[in-house]
Amino acid sequence: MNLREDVAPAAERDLDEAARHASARSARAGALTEDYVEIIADLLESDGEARPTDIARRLGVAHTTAIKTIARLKRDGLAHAKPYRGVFLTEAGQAMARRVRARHQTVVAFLRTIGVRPEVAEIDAEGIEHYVSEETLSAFERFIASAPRDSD
Amino acid sequence: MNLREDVAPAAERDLDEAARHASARSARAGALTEDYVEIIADLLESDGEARPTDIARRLGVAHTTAIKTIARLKRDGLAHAKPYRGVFLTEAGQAMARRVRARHQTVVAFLRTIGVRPEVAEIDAEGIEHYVSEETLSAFERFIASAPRDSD
DNA sequence: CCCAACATGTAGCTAATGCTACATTTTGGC
DNA sequence: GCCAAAATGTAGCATTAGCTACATGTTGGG
Ligand SMILES: [Mn+2]
Ligand SMILES: [Mn+2]
Ligand SMILES: [Mn+2]
Ligand SMILES: [Mn+2]
Repeated sequence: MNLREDVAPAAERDLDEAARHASARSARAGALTEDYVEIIADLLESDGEARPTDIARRLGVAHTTAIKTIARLKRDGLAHAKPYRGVFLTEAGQAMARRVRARHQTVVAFLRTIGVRPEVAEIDAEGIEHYVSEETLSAFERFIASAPRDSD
Repeated sequence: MNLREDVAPAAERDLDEAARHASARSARAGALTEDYVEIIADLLESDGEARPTDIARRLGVAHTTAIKTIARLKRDGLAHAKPYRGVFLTEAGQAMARRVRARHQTVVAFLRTIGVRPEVAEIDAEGIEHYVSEETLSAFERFIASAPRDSD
């Protein structure tokens, strides 16, 4: 019988952990894109247009930073824009926006449900949202549905 | 009376949202540092040493990437190392490791408590952990404590 | 209708985080 | 004790994401 108490051999454990970190790296890379798409959708809905300056102000970055990122969104088929004309979302961009906005709402609602104050829930959700899998999101939704409502 | 239904003026809402995104950006910048420190602490505990190659394998990156990041940890007073001798944590590094490891455990335990499968909980926690405020972490701990235990 | 304010865009810098290619150092098996 | 494999390190490249400085385009108030 084996003297070592390991359930999985060390090499396999390393591979698993590497895969987890790779997954987190990938999510981190997509986080900014998701925030831009979400903000553009919000602006288009509330103002009818999404100007680079407004996007930059919402994010708290210089307008040049926003312009450069918007160029990447265009390159990746998520947005389009004519010079001096504001930014619009492609079909793919709109699909991402719907998904990202719903997830954002769910994460905020969930944090509030477990007793986090609204302002703090908004802050934490802005980061957490990008790392929540479908399975975890479902667990959040299940929990919200089963919890007693505030309004009662 | 005001025809507009806004509770907060638009400018103020923009400032709030910008602050939330700034907070998330700041957390994102620290995430990699936290993972390195956590992994180094794990290796020191299990193997008695933390070699750059082992750190790189755990993260799933090239060893040169790890070496460059370790240089940053040293620059920032979190680690020290002699050439060809492996990496060690300073007092500050050890303090960060304790905090980060405890938080990681809490996030995983919390996700499992709400019904996320263990493997998925580990994956999601690897990202989520870096964006959880003290207040949210407390809410997680409260919930874990109040939930029925598996082992019963 | 013009011009000043504002929005937009370009150029170029820095830092972080990844990579590959290559060089050097250490170390363990024979 | 040698030497080949493994570990470590250096150099240099790319991309992302931030910045400032400056240039150009648009537009509305007087
Ligand atoms: Mn976000
Ligand atoms: Mn969001
Ligand atoms: Mn992590
Ligand atoms: Mn972790």
